[in-house]
Amino acid sequence: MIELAVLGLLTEQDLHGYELRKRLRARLGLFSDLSFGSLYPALGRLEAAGAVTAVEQHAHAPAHSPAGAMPLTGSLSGERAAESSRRQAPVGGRSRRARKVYRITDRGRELFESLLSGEGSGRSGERYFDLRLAFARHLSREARIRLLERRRAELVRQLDESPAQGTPPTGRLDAYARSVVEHSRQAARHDIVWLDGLLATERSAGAERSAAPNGNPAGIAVAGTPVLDSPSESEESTR
Amino acid sequence: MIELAVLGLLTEQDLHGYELRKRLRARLGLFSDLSFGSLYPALGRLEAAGAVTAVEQHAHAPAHSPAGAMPLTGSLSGERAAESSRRQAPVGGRSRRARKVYRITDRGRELFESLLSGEGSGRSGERYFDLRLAFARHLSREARIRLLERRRAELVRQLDESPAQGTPPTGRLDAYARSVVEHSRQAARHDIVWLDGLLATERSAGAERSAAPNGNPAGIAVAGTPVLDSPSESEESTR
DNA sequence: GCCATGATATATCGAGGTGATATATCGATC
DNA sequence: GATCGATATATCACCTCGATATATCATGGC
Repeated sequence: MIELAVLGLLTEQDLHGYELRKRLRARLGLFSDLSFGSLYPALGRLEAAGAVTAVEQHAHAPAHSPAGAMPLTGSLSGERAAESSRRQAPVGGRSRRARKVYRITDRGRELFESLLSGEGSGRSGERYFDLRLAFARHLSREARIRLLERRRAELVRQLDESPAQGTPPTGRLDAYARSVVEHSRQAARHDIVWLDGLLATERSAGAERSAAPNGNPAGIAVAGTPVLDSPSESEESTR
Repeated sequence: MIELAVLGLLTEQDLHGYELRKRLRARLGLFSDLSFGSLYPALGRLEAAGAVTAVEQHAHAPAHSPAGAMPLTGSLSGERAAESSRRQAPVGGRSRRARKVYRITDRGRELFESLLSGEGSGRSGERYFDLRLAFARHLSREARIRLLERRRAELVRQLDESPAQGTPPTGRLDAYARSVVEHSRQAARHDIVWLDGLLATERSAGAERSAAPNGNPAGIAVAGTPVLDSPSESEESTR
């Protein structure tokens, strides 16, 4: 599913591998190690599939589109370095380690759409959900709501299947194991509250002005002010 | 690191593959898919390394130790099934699909200890931490405290590296991506509070009675009553 | 009776992710 | 002027996952 992340970033701007990694890190928060050992092979697969095309980016490439559209290094110092290297470019050689800049194709955009919605055959799980949500602005509001509700249902299901403290299998665990289980349940409850906030925002935005084009719907809950849900036991929790 | 989980469970009781999976599920909460595709190869590796030995468990094995010590199926119906199949056992054949029951060896116990403490060369990350904590009763209090503090330091480091909302890279993200980042930061803060609770319990237990043998130290915080930390910005957060 | 379903149980395979490592270029720092 | 750290691409061995195949038995519907 690294493909989804790569395509999502390339939808917005041409980028090279190293930069893709940094952007993804910024976009996904603490998650997202994204080792090069998976990134470069993924780029290779996408290129082979015709979803992206590589544009060797080395010296003597002066006539580029106005600032902002060109592939940046992201860090200013890094970009300055590339700039200076571009000055004294030898003919065929690369003055700096050549950066392979990738651009998404139409086929890539199709693939992105289908991976993003995750409907049908897509994988689920927290990683995949976070990734999809991070690019959710490329989805229709209806698809976003379905995405959020699918994740919510999954969390509720896991909570119901997981034994609350007291039931036979959990009762036999020692305090450390119980703490791990209970903490994971707590985290799931927090996630549900978070999702409910996002869902409420989506729905109120949809009720207000259903004719809003495709722009960023006004006020998505960002921090999600983690209101703890009621201390009632999780059984039949909002199912 | 499935090895750690397998060895930890086998430390407590002889078990077969299918049962290992179920126990681990109960012990680790929502995490822990643990597919057979990784479990059985792991058992094979451990057997090859001499960390566990397999005892074919099929028919005509009547003289086993008193109830409770024998490897259970876990589900009563399953055990009853095995029982009934054991009655009419053909000579060399297996009346039921033979269960390979594994037992940990001395070498396995050594390996378990070194994997559990995770000191030196052990991997980190949330999965590994949860796994280690779930078996933390096999560690000394000092090792437990080091484990908790290593995890805490890792979370603090990630929070400090991750951009708070407002700083340049985050400011350019749309509301959905910001929400994902902020939610992951929130989760990390909750984890730190949880860890602080566990650390406080360890330390107070250590102060009260430092001569407690190896039994379960009195009252480990189980649910961790998720007190939100102050809304102050994360910069220099409790580091 | 008998057949479908589902739980128990082990095993293997392809696809793909991770962490480590190698290689190369350049600025900075001392 | 040498090392260090950031930039940048690439590959490797090992492992994990999800799917699938196989086999046994209980249960329950018809």
